Amino acid sequence: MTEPEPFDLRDFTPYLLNLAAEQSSLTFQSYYKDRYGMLRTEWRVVFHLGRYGPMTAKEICSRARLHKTKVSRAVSALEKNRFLVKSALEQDRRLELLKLTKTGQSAFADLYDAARRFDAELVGQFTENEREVLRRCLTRIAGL
Amino acid sequence: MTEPEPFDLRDFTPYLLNLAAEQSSLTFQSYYKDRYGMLRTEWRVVFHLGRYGPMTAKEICSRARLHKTKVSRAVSALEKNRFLVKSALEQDRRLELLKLTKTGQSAFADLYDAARRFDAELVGQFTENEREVLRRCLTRIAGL
DNA sequence: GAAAATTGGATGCGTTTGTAACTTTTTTGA
DNA sequence: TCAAAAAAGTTACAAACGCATCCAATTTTC
Repeated sequence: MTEPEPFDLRDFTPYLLNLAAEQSSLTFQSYYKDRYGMLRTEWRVVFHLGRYGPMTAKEICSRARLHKTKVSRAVSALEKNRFLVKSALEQDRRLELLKLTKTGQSAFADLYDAARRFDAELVGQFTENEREVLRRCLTRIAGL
Repeated sequence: MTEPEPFDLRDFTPYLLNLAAEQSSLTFQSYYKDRYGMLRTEWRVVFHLGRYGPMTAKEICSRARLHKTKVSRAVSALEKNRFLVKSALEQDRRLELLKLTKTGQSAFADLYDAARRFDAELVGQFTENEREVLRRCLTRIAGL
């Protein structure tokens, strides 16, 4: 009969994950928020359009794992702020192809570099092996 | 001159952390939400009071890294639902000592066990070494 | 080929959250 | 010693979210 170990919130992986996620997101948030007035969902939408090219809102939903109402509102805000434009697709008029404008593209280029550098610095404190383990564990837990 | 590697959202650690945090929290959420009608902040408050004994809202704020308005609202809800009671401290009448009721204590005992089991299952798919690395990396990133 | 079901997307509503202001009590310091 | 600053906690307000609903276009089905 082994006594169960004492268990603190710090031992609870979902809690630790939340703290780490909040902390890292908070730090990077200043990039897209302060410079471009974007929210997190907007930055993710810009990322997808910039990284993978024009696509519909539906595609962003599935690729970015975002709910369609969040994407819809993010797209509206990005359109209002001239980061993207919608264009109709004649083969199915329910769909609208989303494309970054010049402004959107340069914001993407800037944020893309910033994200890469930020990530490099964030995981740079760990060894190559630690990075691999971290990545594998997170991917698994996230269900990717 | 090395070409930079292509960089996907899945390579961006804050994004991965968010997905993993959301996924794991979502699964555990059903325990405290469905059984006790609690929100996440309320569960955390209950955890602290159950695990470390009666304390003030201020102490919960600093120990749980929660903003005082969130704690204030969580405490109100928990009090309304009879999970805790407030009692005045005569040495400083700004403070109120928060204690779990019997109901609160049994909810804590139940959730505490559930959390322990949930965590064991979540990280049980990893090796001992992976668990250590994951814990170390998350703790570091979270700034603990 | 028209009614029914489905799909992409937008919107309304209630809930949750963050920020700032506010109340009350305690501490500080001129 | 008493006015100002600070601290614990609450509240007001606006922004953001999730959910359900709705609309318009398309596909399915009988």
